[in-house]
Amino acid sequence: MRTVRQVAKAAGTSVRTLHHYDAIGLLKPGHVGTNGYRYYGREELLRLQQILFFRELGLPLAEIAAVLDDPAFDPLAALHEHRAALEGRIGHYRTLIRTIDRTIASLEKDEDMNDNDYYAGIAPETRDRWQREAEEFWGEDAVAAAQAKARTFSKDQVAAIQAEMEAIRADFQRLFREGVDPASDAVQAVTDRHYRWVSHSWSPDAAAFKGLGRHYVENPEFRGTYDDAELPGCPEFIAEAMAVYADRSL
Amino acid sequence: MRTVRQVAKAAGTSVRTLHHYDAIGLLKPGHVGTNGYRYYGREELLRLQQILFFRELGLPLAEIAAVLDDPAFDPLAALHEHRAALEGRIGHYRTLIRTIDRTIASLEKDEDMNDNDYYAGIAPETRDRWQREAEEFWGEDAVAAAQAKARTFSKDQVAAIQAEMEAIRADFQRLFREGVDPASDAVQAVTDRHYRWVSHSWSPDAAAFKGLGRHYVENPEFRGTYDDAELPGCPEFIAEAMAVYADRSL
DNA sequence: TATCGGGGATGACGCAGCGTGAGGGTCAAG
DNA sequence: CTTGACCCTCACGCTGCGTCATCCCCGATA
Repeated sequence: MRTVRQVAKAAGTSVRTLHHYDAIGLLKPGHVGTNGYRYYGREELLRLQQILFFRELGLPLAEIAAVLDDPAFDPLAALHEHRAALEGRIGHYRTLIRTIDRTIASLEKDEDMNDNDYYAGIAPETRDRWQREAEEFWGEDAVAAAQAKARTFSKDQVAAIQAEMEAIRADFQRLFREGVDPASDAVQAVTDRHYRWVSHSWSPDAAAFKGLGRHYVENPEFRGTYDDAELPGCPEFIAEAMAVYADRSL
Repeated sequence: MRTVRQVAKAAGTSVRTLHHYDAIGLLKPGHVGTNGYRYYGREELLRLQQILFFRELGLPLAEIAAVLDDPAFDPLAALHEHRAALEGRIGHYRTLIRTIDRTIASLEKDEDMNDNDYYAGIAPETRDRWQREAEEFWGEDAVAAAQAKARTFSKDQVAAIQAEMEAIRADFQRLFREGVDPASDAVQAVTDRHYRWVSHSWSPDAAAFKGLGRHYVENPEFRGTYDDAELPGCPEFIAEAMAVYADRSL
């Protein structure tokens, strides 16, 4: 017989949540003292675990109640249904993302086509430092050539290129989160897309591509782009994938 | 100078929404008559369009107000940020889906391991028809062998296999939506995963793999799985990718 | 001009899932 | 008995409107 606070702490939730679940009838205490205190037993704790689990999956509380209370309810079917709903939401967000990309493209169309377009949303001083570092790293001529080539792209093309880079980054991060081997086919496929992306303005050989990977690891700006504060080690992951790619294909 | 209803109809929203936007100061009418009537002009209509656009992207109204009212606000940065947030939610849903898949697997562990596990969530009669069709298509022996092989998998393995198929399907659909060439490396990489998935119970040669692709196109059940009502042509896309793969690699 | 139908306006509750006080009993220890 | 540490019950807040309920207003017709 545990009190609200003990149960809340044990289950990693809040007292208020227990009050709420009691109020909506989702989880009632096993006993209520004459003083009105709520006391929970083993059985209630188990039920709470299940509730919290389903909640983590994103099921609304009403459905959780249905799943747990209706003995005829098929939890498998509920999970499959919920899974489908999640897939649907993912699709929806994908659509939104594509619309956003197009919007970004059209917004940029309103501005003059200059070097800044290629670094939209990036502070000028940061951009300049990147450029200086890039020049030190690969030599002035290569960078100048890249910029000259970039200037020949239309605004739509630039938008598409930026969108592609965003997609590549998202894929890298996803695969990294999933713990996939950098040498695996899936990661190497993304790395291939990345190589072709780089090729928009540059055709690195194996050594240069590996160098770019190291640059992602060593340069704080690039780290920030990929690392995202939540994915420590992601730049190293990408660099490793690039190294493997360079050895195999370049 | 249009009234609420006219504006609402023109913009495809509701009168209540206009009231709400007025109440929170997001969109105020250009003029308010002495009788309290709200009248909107061209300028307000334009602003409403922008509001509705950003809203469709999923931005909270408070942020929309910030974007539209703060002249120093960078809409590009806001869009990029929102895009990242959407990516994050997609990742979150992906995690949920994987957890659901594992849960489904463990739920099934409580049941007897029989053929049904391999077709969890699919109506028995549908499953039986699939089996008959499969037997006609590839011959009874091949199907029986596949089922015998399937029965040797542990429940966890079955769950993993199902999860992998879901992932493959999602990737195919995504690439199809993105309009990628079926012969491209990205699509072929997924097709390779698909081939290895099929190999769990079967090792088709080039002709058989192409036949499987055609089956996806011609069989209504399989169409439903991939087509999703929103992606007409997706089965053909997959079949084409499989044909290319078969010619190149099998 | 009285009337009627189609708007228009202003509250205000509802929904999901609690967070966050406010205001006030209760319990165990010193 | 006092003191903290807990417990309880309201009840508002947040998001973005949908949905009444109640009442006012305008143009057209009889």
